[in-house]
Amino acid sequence: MEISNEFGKQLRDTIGLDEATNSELVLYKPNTVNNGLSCASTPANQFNPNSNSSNSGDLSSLKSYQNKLRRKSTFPFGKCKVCNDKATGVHYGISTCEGCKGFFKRSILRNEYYKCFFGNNCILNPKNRNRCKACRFKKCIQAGMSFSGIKMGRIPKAEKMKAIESLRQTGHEPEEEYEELDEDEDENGSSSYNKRYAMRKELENNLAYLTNNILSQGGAKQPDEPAHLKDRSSSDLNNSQDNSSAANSDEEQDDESNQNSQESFKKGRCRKRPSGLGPDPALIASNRTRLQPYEDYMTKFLDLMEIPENMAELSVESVSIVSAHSTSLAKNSDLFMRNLLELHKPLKTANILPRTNYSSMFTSSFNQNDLSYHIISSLINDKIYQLYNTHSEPTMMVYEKAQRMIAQGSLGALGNNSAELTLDQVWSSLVQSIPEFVKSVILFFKEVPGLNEINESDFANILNNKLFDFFVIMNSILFIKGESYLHLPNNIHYTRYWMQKIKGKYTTDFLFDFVQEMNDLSMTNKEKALFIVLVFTMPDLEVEDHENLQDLNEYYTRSILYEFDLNKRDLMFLAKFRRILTKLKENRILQRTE
Amino acid sequence: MEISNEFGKQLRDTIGLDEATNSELVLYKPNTVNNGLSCASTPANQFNPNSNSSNSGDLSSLKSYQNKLRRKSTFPFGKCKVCNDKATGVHYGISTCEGCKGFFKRSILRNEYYKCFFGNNCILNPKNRNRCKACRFKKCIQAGMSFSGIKMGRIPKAEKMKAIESLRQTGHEPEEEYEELDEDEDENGSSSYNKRYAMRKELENNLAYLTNNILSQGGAKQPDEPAHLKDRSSSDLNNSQDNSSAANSDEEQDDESNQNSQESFKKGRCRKRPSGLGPDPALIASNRTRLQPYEDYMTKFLDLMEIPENMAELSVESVSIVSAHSTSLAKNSDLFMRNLLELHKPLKTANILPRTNYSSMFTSSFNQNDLSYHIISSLINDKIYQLYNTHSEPTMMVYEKAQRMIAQGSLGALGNNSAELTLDQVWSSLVQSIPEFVKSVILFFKEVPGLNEINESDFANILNNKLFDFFVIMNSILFIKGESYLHLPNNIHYTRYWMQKIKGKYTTDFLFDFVQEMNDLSMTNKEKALFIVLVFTMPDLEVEDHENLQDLNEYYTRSILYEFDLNKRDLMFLAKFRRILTKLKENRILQRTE
DNA sequence: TAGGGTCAAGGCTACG
DNA sequence: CGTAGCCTTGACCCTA
Ligand SMILES: [Zn+2]
Ligand SMILES: [Zn+2]
Ligand SMILES: [Zn+2]
Ligand SMILES: [Zn+2]
Repeated sequence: MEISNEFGKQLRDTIGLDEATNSELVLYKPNTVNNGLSCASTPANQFNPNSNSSNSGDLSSLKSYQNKLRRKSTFPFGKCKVCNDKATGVHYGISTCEGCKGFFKRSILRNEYYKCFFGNNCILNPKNRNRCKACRFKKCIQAGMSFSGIKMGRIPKAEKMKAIESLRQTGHEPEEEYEELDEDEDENGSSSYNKRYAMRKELENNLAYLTNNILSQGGAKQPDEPAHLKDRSSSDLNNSQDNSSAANSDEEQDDESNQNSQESFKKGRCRKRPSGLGPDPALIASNRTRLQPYEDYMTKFLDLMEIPENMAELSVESVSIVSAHSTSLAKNSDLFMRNLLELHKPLKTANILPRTNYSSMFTSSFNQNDLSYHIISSLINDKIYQLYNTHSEPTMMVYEKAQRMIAQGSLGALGNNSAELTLDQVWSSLVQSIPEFVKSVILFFKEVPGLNEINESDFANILNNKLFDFFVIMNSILFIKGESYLHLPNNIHYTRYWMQKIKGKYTTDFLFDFVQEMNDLSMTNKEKALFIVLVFTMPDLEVEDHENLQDLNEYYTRSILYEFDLNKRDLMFLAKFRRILTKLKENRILQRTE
Repeated sequence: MEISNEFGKQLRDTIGLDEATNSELVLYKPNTVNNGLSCASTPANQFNPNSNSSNSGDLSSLKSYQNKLRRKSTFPFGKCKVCNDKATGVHYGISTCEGCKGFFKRSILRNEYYKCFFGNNCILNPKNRNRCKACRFKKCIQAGMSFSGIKMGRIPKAEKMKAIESLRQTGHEPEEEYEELDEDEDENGSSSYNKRYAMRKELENNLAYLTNNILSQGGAKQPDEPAHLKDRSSSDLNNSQDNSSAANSDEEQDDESNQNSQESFKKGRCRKRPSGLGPDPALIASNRTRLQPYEDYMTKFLDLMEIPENMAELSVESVSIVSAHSTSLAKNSDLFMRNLLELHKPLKTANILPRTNYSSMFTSSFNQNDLSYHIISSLINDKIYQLYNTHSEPTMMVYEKAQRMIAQGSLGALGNNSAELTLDQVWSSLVQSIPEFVKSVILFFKEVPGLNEINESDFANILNNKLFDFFVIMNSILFIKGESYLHLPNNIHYTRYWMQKIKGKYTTDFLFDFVQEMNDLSMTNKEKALFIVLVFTMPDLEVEDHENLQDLNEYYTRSILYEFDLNKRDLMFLAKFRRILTKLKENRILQRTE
């Protein structure tokens, strides 16, 4: 229908305007009064004074409602001519507030006479207007209030026009404008497959280097990056075939070859680590043998994840680490909790523990131990959440920006972006962005309870293998409706377009699918934080101390299940979550680093 | 002139009645005659009502006004529900006399705290009502007086109407003869106005009723709602005799209930503050002590909220409950934590506790005790969060719907809504929606650690006073860009438009401003959950056992600060949060129920 | 939407 | 000083 259309349009305008001028300005800003005045005081044909004049008059009632909405606390009549309060309309000839309206009426009706005790020049404002009736009444008269002249309507009109004029001059609020992602111009037409491949390889190398480097410094600022990592100009790119030449660069997508090269790459990188541990040569030679425990665990893990009903049975046998020494502390926990509640008397009769379902099922011993697991889960979850908040700040800022972009419909930036930017610029920014992220991730995991116990080489391996996973999970909110709102340094919007250019269509599509699936879960930040940690602790073939990792994995599985309990996640959610985990595990593509 | 016509009309009505009545007005009247001239000096040429028709009109207007006043003052409001004196109107929720009105106001405004020295069961009547302030104040509360606007008592206007209605039909006046009933009958002519007014009042009444009802059943489904609560048609409004009969027998009913509740008062409530002073004669004389603790606590609380730097100094003295017996458990906690970490070996070397800033500062003893506070905060926060998730499910569903509406731009529904719906429909749905919400809120708070310890009457009072606050906080996400996306039963969109119709513009605007301010904080759901609990535990003058409440308030202040710590909230956030809290506390408007 | 009306809140001011 | 009756105020509502 026309009405709803019009209405929607109008309202959208309204909302947009509201957004800009809200809350701060409403109280006494004249600039918003401007449209209100013309809206309220004029016949229907004069509605919509701001922009398009395409309005039919029959919408006046709707509009007046909108007008009210838009005005909110701002009043369309400006201020009271007597006391400067907000006016509610034209009363007895002039714009006044309700108070002055009533005051004048009463004064007239009762023929009141007032006397000023302060010198007949009191300044009136909404707070003190009742202090001196004499001056208030005087002001009423002087301002032109008239009791018998009301029917004429001349003064109101004149006043209105005057008010409109005076208000029209006071300027508009300037719309906040944020600069578009423009930057440099031009393009290089020769974005070939070779170049992309070289980019990727280089990226991977840099990543490994970075990880080790940062790790070896305990997370401090990395001092010396390789030269090729710092600056990546186009000319440099063309010349840096040294790496890509190895990859021969013959044909389209690279799954197999990349697979191999990646593995060899990882292997080599690992060994280059300065930590210089003495790994079992046999294990290195045939690390296939280590596969079995992982697979077993993964199977059980996923079984656990799949159907909670099974948990009760499965968990008893599958999770076993703590069951041995648990009983002794079970009592201890109980005693402690009693003491705790005794101390915190106001809470004492309440059951302060959240109800747990999944996490209880996951826990091997169901009874007293639950208590200590509760406490542990609650605390480490808080800890990890806090850590995550710290480290996801940049993402959140970009997210806000993204939302603003979407709200303003400035998706065109996307097109502009791809038109104006060059591949090299994007690439360069991408490379620039990595050290910061790697450092942040390392700092994050180093503070996660238990993870700092992992030996250096395992830590670095895990980081290398899953860095991109972490990145994706952390930045999943920046993937909105099939578009990426990732931002790189130099204010470059790393759109899907560029991602495809750099990572290839297959990977990009997979990535977007994955993120979509993840976003469908609407995980909270806390869940995401725990998700990342869980991913970190998932079995990894290249990890030496897999027992430790498995222990941790149990803890963090319980932790995230505890959080799922808090969030009342249903079985469907759990099933989807499991699918995502599986996808992460099985798909090498995602485990390629960026 | 029209004016003189009017005056003439009035004159006919009121002739001959004035001499006796206007003894007071003589003070003003002589001046009245003179000032016509001073007024004439004003530019308003029309302003000379007294020049020609002069005195007669003057007198008549005076008289009519007087007459109105007199009529109004003698309007049958029945007796004061507190002292049985003649009531002059509805004050703070119930029919009271001027004295009790003023007394209650002074008591609340000045935080008076009274003590009865006669056994807490003084019988109040107009003669002795000043004998015991404690019992008078107690009676005020019991009768349902509420400064914050919640009315537990009768609906004055509805009551009035019903009384008149019944009187007209039966010709029977139960207790007292009211003069000039016919005129009041005439006043009833404006039906729609009265209806809306009655709606609001009834809403308030129903709320109180519901709260008490549900509470008395321990949160179970309330079986018998009053009929008028279930369905609210316009015809019903006029015919609801069931209630009026009950209202007619107010007196007895009240006496009974008062007896009962007085019993409960005696039992658990009355003023057994451990200050335990003997009956100081001076105290008996003045019969009161300051209710200083509240103010002190609030002041400190807000101070603590304001500048965290001050926390260190302030907190030591302001928070004191646990410091006594804390040391013993501090060691215990420490030991427990060691054991805990010993058991959970994989985590043992890590600091599993989140970093806390605000909450630590708030805690009185900074060292070992932090541990147990950590644990407590972490656990109860989880608990409350889970509870909140359970009870905010309907809101979340509506939120999703709202987002869909916004995404589809189907705001037109709003217009359609207002076009097709009638006030009665909205009203009816609104009323329907309330029991569910009240029940949900009660169930929520009953599970919040510590709150179930609060005695029933305090619990009911708090709930009544703050129900709307809870509603607003829980549904804050449904206020989007100046529009409300609240949904009532029967799929009715409770838009701002309807809210204005039902709650009035002022309240609605204030509400939207408030929610805007709150939404600007982007609180997480967990923070909102804790916010609600914090609001529940904020000092309330109408609560008897304020010590317990204060203890809980400290816990939940610490809890929410702990959460702020996790979320890395900055000082600006804290300042804004403090402002919101202050606003909630100070603004009666928000504390009116819906 | 202006004018008129309503009435609870709160201010004022003698009284005790 | 607290009390309480009287009075003004103004946010809200109605109707035309
Ligand atoms: Zn004014
Ligand atoms: Zn003056
Ligand atoms: Zn009384
Ligand atoms: Zn008493």
